[in-house]
Amino acid sequence: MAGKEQQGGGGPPPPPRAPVPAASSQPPIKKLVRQLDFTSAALAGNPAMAAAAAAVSRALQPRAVPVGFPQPQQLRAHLPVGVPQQLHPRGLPVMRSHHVVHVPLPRPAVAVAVPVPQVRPAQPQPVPRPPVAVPLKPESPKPPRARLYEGKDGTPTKKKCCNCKHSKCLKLYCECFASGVYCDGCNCSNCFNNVKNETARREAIDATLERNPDAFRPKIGSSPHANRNNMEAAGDLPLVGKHNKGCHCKKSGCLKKYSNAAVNGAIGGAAFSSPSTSRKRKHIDPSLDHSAKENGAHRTNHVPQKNGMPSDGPLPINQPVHPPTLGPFKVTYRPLLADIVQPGDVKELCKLLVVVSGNAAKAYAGKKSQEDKVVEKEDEMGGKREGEIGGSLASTNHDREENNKDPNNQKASADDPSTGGTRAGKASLEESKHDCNDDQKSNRPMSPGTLALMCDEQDTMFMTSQNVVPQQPAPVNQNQSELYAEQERCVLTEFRDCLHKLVTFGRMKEEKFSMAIKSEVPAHPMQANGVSRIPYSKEVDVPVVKTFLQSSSRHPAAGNSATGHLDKKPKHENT
DNA sequence: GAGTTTGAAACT
DNA sequence: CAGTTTCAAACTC
Repeated sequence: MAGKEQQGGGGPPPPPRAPVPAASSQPPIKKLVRQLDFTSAALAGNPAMAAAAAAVSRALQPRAVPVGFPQPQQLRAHLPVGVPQQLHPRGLPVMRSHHVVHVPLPRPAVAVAVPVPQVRPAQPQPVPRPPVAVPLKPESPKPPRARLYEGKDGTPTKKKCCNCKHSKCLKLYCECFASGVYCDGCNCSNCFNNVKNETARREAIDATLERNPDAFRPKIGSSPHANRNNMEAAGDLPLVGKHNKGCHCKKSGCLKKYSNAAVNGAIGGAAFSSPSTSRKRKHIDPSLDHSAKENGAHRTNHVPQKNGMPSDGPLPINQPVHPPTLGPFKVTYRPLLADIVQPGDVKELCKLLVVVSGNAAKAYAGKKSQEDKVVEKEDEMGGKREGEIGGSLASTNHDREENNKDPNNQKASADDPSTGGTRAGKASLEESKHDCNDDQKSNRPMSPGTLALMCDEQDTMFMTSQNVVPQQPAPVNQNQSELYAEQERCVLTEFRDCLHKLVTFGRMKEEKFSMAIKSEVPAHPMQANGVSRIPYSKEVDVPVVKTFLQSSSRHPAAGNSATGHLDKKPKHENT
């Protein structure tokens, strides 16, 4: 096997940080190494989809880094001395030394990384950082593995460790080798995948490439070019999680991690994480943890960037490799609504619904009150009776009156169609909470519908509350039933409206991306799926939930979120 | 932690 | 190209 490759631990160990002269001096390697290729074939196959996915994912990304991506040459220039530089234009795997300090890449979590440098000619600087602010993204999208190595000399927090015993870490069996990283701190034995054995390693790389030019390409997902052939045939957009080569799982049903398929594709969350992760779960697991943020799109590249410029590391190097065919696009699929609905939004929605419910109750109470007055005039007896048994309503009315005293509430009510404008300011969050508390305090019985919805709620609070409710006279129950029905109606209506808006946003995004891709696809380096990356946040950002809630809600209270992410993307929703 | 299973890589 | 072997991760116990 690697027998010849073994140069006995001997090869002249190139100085750790010194560039590997051999690389440059050696005849260019003929084979392409794609492993580092972050691009994805994206646009080639299903542009619309790619665009949409990319666009959506972008929303999650604070910013795209691609601007001014260093040209391969430039990039090489910045390679750390210690990192063997694969000079071959075609893209020898750039070894990412664990020793190298990992520079967090601003890369979007899921996204589409479009490393193409040319994109912004205006920014020739080798280490251009998008002027626009590239949020310092602490975490690199890369798979955990890479991240773990951050410490240069420091204690590597955690790292991936291969356990190779017989391959000398010079075969693709070795996770480190396959991913273009030096073994560092691994549990391997007789390891040649290190700076000291650079010569042997290079030979191994050459041999590997000779066997399979795509050997270093990610097997799954991230590399669009991975299988050019396959892609062509499939005409598919290699989304994250897509196996470039196609796995050959027989017994695992592709549900195990032996082939990554399960991890990258089948598993939802993981699917969005790093596509390029190798099949090993070590790479993957971490990504899962950060899937949301780090799109992990790619495995970590330890290529240090001077200037701290985030780079995709090896990526640029690969660019030259696939220039014509595809721009290096990495497409990671994300649901269109992925970035629209945030966890906090659910909370906001709940608040909103609570407010709506409270408003409905108040409105109902007010209405009832008026009716009662009319009745009183017509029937004094009826009025007496009401006074005797209408305790709960009385309190409700009382609340209403107090609320009416509040100008803010009045204003709010006017704006609230759902309540018929009867009640004014229901909208504040505090108020909503208040209403909620009142309900609980009053032991308000739950309507049948509510009970049905809570059928699985075992919360003692709810149950207790309900059980405590004393039986009330028929008339009151009837009123309450009506009240609850009204509340439910309002709540459901509001919820429906919210969903409609959400759907609308999703469609808008889809359309937008589709259009963008059509017009921009020409693969502008800075564009992912037709979406301009840098400006993206402003131009393409989709209204976030907040927006969605706010716009959908007629209840100000809901809109005011403490979460802050309401304000996230208030701006334009262009189209 | 040891042993087994699995599928990719390497080899014939 | 197909079949076999080797390998190391993934998995099970």
